[in-house]
Amino acid sequence: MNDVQEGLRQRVREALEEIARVKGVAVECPELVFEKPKRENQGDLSTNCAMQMCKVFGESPRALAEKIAAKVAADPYLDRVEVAGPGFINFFLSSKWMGEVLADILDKGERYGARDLGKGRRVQVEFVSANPTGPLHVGHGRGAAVGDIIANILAFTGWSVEREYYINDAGLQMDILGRSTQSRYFELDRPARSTGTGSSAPGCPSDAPFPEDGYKGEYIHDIARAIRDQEGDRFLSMPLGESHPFFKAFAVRNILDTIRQILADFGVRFDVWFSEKSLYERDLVPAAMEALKVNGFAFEKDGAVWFKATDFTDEKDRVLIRSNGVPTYFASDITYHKEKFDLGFDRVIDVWGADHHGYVPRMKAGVEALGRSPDDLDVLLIQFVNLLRDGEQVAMSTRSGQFVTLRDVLDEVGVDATRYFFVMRRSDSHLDFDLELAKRQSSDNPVYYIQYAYARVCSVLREAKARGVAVPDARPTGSAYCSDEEKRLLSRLAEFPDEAEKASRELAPHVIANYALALAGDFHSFYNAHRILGEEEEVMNARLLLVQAAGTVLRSALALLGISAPERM
RNA sequence: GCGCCCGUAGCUCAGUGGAUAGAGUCACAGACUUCGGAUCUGUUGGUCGCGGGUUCGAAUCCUGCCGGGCGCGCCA
Repeated sequence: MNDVQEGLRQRVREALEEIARVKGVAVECPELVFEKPKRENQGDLSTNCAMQMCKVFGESPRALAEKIAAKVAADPYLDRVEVAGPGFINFFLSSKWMGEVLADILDKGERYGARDLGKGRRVQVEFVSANPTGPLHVGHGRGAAVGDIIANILAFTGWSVEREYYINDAGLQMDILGRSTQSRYFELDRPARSTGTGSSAPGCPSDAPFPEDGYKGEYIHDIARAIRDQEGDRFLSMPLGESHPFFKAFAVRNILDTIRQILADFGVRFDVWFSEKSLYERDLVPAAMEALKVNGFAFEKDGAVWFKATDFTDEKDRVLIRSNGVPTYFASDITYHKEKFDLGFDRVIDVWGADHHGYVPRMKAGVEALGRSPDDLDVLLIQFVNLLRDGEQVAMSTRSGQFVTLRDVLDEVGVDATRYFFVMRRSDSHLDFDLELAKRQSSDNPVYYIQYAYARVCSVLREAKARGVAVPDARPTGSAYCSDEEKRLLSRLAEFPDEAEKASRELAPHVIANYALALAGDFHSFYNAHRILGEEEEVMNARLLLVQAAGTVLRSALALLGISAPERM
């Protein structure tokens, strides 16, 4: 579509310039907008330029449109050109164009639709980054799906992509995690003690009280048991302060292993797991603070170090280093982002929960204060997931430790449906996730609808082979496709590169999800309306090529979504 | 109080300056003797939260209000 579009754009521009020359008016030609009209009787491509430019020319929109149309009509890629409505110019593409689209798909295969927007520039996508204090829940799952799929889309459109998980393993919460685990360890039943063998009887549960704001989930008990299985009861007689580092480290490692595993099962792989603690171990935080001071965006007051947020859009300045010497989270984050850019990334994308939206301007200000353009950082906000079962909301409460984990959802509905449901809506809108619907294997489940289309493609090609029919090598001629269903399907296939580009520019996975669904629908309609095998040879060959092309693009779209493309279901 | 996001068919949502606002779902009625019926075709459904403004043209941009969500710490 794009080459044809570019050609048309050029011809229309030339037409406008020529008209301007004849009339003797100076014209600054703006970027001409071409789009696919909503209705089929409005052609395959449309431009509104006559309406935009008519004032300059002193003509009515329709009159100008007619002049332009007359000048560009003679084109092998066009069947006809119409002026419609208030002054739209509608282009009806010819079969030559359809044949070339098909040839393009068959030539490029899985590379069809790939664009080079990134030109090889490096982008880092940081996502999930859940604190290692408990298992991932459904909200993290949505972030995982969105981040992973955005990374796929960026890679497909020419960016060099790295996926990163930021581990918040510094700070108070880690201490609380360690103490929670300690406490559970002391609470474990110990038969040896109940028989009265311990003379000094160390290690009563009351020796290690559960912290006020401790982590109450069942998984902490599991970790405590794992520690006893591995280390025995030796910590019971050790001062709490002495054993605490072990508990902390063990718990973090254990939880991170669990997180790594669930993400792997979800089809998400990270290139880098970046530790917040390492920022401190490498003394990067003071260096970053120094950089801010040098740039004039940090100062000392009341014994603390402040960020001059009021130089940006913030209403008050923000603390970086507390008066007690402990850095704030903001200081970590600025340092972390400095490190990202220092490592050579041209662009950084953070995927955050929408509850952090108030933090976005501050983070961007931080990036700017480091000397980068705030546009080098994109922050993508992910809205909450509303989990439903048969339309009824599933109760979730993090406070009580009663939340639905990503593992629960994966076990129940599977990877493919979960991924699709997480990205089927715009990321910044609330998502209703109906567990029963996601599990259903019928037409109202979009995942199966799409996969079924692909399985049908494979089935036809299998059957063709079984009958000794080969998919022809010859280039198809577009004129072989004259039915509405075939044209619609071809037109949809032609849209794929534009959709991929749009998804990449807008960081919007749902564009691909919706596209895949629409493509599957067009294929199903085509399939039901027309036979393929057993038709007269020329027709059969043309349709086989169309089926193969549809399969190729379906596979590409599913690959971007990280969803399997089953040959049989 | 200030700031951000959202409000579109009964329900879940696309559509962010264009033509008669679209899908899915629900309900009903239909469709291959042959390539997979997990499919297809059709019908029903709208003051685009409300008012004003900008524009040749507004669901889309501006503004006021109403309703919902979230955020505003020397917390993480």
